[in-house]
Amino acid sequence: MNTEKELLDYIRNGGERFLPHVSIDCAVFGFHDNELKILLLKSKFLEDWALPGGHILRSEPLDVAAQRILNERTGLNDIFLKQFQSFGDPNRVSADNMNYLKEVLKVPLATDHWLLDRTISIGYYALVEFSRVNPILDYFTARYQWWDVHDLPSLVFDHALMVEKALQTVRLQLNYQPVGYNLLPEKFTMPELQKLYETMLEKPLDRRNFQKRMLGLGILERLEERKKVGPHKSPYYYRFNRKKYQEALSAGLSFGF
Amino acid sequence: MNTEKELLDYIRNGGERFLPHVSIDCAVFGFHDNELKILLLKSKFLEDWALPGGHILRSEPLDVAAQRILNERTGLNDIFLKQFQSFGDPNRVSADNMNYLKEVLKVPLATDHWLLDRTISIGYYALVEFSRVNPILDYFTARYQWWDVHDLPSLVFDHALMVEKALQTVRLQLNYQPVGYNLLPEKFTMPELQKLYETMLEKPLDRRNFQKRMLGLGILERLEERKKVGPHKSPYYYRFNRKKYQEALSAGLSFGF
DNA sequence: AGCTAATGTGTATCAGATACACAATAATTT
DNA sequence: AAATTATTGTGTATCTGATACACATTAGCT
Repeated sequence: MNTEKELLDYIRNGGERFLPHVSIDCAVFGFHDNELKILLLKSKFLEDWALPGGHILRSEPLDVAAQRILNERTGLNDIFLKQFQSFGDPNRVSADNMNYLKEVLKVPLATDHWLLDRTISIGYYALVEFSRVNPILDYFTARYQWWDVHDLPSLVFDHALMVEKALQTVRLQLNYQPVGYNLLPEKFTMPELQKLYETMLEKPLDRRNFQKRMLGLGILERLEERKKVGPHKSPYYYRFNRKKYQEALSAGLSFGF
Repeated sequence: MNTEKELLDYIRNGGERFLPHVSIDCAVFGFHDNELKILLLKSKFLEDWALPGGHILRSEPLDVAAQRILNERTGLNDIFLKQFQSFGDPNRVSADNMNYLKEVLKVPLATDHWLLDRTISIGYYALVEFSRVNPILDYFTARYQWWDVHDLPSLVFDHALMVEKALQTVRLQLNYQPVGYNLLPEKFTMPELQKLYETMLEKPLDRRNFQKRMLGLGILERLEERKKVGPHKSPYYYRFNRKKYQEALSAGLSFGF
């Protein structure tokens, strides 16, 4: 949807290519500056911020649709994505919220218009490496911004609820989901990994016990290289051993949190 | 849908009252004879067995719809129900699978018929007390039957996948969901509670340690009464202290499994 | 060269989980 | 009525994993 023409076509005829009554919204998490962040977009036509989302093609599987939607908006492939909940409050999208469509079209919409009917949204959460995301603007989107999950702007529809539930889900799954693997870059230091878990759990952890536990899982490799990061001893870089990580996960790994 | 007339009306005009493209299916779990069971129905018009399910009224919240659907079929109210996953494979319901509609209507269906279009199903699982379920037959349903989850018949559409995912979810949530509370009757013995957990976890547990752990949670009350159950010592009845249970759950209770 | 702030590492202790045994008892059999 | 059988009620010793905790090391700064 890079031009007004494409957007108009989407609004007018999207119901033929896309499945009506259902959509997908994605809570994209990243980790930066010791904060858990979420990627939100600001539409040209709405006051509030929104999760990136979209519709499902008529013959497209759900997970594929979620990947495609995020790929179109961030350029990322093979994103770690998990369905977490579907949202279907009959008033989750009010007619008022959809007024922007009139602005774009400049003509009234039929009351049975495919975008005005009740829509159930399937929530996905994504864990991405902060620095790899290069948001792609389209005709609908004014800008993207990462927001600290503790300090969010006003959100459209029920997207605040979605963020809350996505966060709950990620926190509950912290024990057996590869959170560190997906949120951190290839190389990272032990203090960085610890900060991530401290942020997620919202509590401080003992440095020595944390390291013992992580190394005890047998999924980390210490590199020769150290990160030069200030007037003090330099921490080693670590990386996940992909193979051992996969094995541990399928064997029922628990991080112990 | 107690008469052919109602069923025909549902097929022909249901799209006006119900939201198309979305449905709900419920995996109803019960516990009996030391087996985890699931409630399936056999339609008059299909060879395979199916999960009880239905459509969502145009302005009905999802959880309300799930309760209503189960209430219509089991007579139960206030069922413990949790959404666990949405299923949206584009081929999850093939055209062949819907042939039965022609049989009922005795006329061909329009290719854009609301029941023939792709439908995404929202999966719920329910935990119910086995003996309280009195399945209600309607014009569509030939009979209901409880099935051991380890020994299921052939299922329609993607319902086998739904059962598998529902089971996975219940097992993962065993630690912080009131499984015993919902699957067992008001009064139960410690051996019965233990059997339930052993069945869920698929492994034997030490009798003494199990009892210590359960009583240690502070949510059980021992009654004076004992269950007379054979040529040996009679076990005490226990029941959950509803208030303490709620408190413990919201305080982040973990059963330790 | 000395200072500062963070990292690398090991041990002692505690709590919770596990392993384990014997006395009590309800119904049945003798 | 006594003995038998199968199951329940209960307590302790041990082990494992989690937690608490301290000192030596070092990169960059002054």
